[in-house]
Amino acid sequence: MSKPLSDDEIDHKRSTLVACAIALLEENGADGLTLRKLAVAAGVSRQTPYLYFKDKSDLLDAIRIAGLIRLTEATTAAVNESENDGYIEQLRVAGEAYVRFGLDHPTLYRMIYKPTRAEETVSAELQRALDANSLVTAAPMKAAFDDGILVMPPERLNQVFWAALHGLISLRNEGLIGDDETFVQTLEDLENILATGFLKVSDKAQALS
Amino acid sequence: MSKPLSDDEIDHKRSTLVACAIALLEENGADGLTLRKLAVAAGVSRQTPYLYFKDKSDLLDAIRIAGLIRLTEATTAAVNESENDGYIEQLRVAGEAYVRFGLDHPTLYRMIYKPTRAEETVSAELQRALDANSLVTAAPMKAAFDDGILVMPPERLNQVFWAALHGLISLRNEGLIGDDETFVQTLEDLENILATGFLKVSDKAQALS
DNA sequence: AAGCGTTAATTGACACCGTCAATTGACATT
DNA sequence: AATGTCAATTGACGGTGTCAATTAACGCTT
Repeated sequence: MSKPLSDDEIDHKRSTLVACAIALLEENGADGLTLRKLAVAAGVSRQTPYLYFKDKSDLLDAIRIAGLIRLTEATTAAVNESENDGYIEQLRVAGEAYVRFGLDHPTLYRMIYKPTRAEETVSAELQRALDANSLVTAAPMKAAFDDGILVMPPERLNQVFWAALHGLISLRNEGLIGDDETFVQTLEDLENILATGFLKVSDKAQALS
Repeated sequence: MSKPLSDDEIDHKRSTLVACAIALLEENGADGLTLRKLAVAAGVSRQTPYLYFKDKSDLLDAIRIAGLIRLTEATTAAVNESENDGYIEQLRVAGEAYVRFGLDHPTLYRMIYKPTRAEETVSAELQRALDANSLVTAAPMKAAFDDGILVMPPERLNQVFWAALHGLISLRNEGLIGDDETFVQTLEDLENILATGFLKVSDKAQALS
């Protein structure tokens, strides 16, 4: 090997390494991901990852983005399957897909929302991935808002939605919500509160039925 | 030094080390806390922390508990200052004190909710600290419930409350809620949704006014 | 076809980390 | 004064992230 790699080749090697790193991550936990282990798992030599990532933080940033994309794909797929349902049902489906992803991939989910460096600015690429993810729920919310049944602008509701689900997933993944029953109950309560909290009063009774 | 240490002495040295570790943590970030640095910061020698903590995980567990206690103290103090206000106002005050603590001590807050080992069981002492913390908001909620203005049992509302605030703080601390305005707005929306979502319908109009 | 330059990829070296093992040192008892 | 006990220190080891030096493979020039 001698000539400069094309951008496509670089992208391919980067994504291979990232996929390999995520596999290690989900298998051995966050502490199990080490640059050296990644190298042997990817069949390359110790320093090779440094050709494609500035340092470990840079690799972790790439993992965050890749994880977010997977998360977005999962929720998008779930929403698409229930496309002809109403707004509320779509949001419920999206939320449950989001939660399911968080619980099915606890280490990756944690990594997505873990900063690499304190007070670091969100990179443009990460911001794009975040925006794409937020779009999944923003779309039905915007439609609902245009129909005049939302009590607040959809972006605001989306933030609330996001924060609440993220908190629930996080607490659950850290083992701080003891039993399954409590978790399911809390998720349900959260959904109901969000649903009844943002709908115009005249629609609340109907939504609750 | 030669004779066995009393339990008090052990407790004192442990809490000194923990306090020192928290200081390091808040100063240098989570990665800045190392057993060796802790030793020099505490003026002891390298291996001394091992006399009081089984390993680093054990130290981090102690930090989590100490952090939780501080958090509980902060919210308790805030609530006590507004003792003669109504339930809703007390909960709002508690929530805002909780959020403030999370934002003022991002590294410590993160550490509190970070598991030391995957799928680890919550220790009895940590569980006690968690219970004590949850009691701060559980008390006014229970009073409200006994007065018949809650739509769900207080424990359930408390879980929802906790998850929502935790999610908001986490996202904010990871820099994922860009500007101050959005954050404040989301916090406000969250409070309103929680307030209007759990109150009995007949009380909603009043609470919203 | 042979040599060269460029650049991918590997290997060497270093400081730092968590932690086990062996050592040192101070006090209470005899 | 000698001894045993236990707090505390120091030595040593494997593992990690990362910088620096080295090796190897390919396209271009002559």
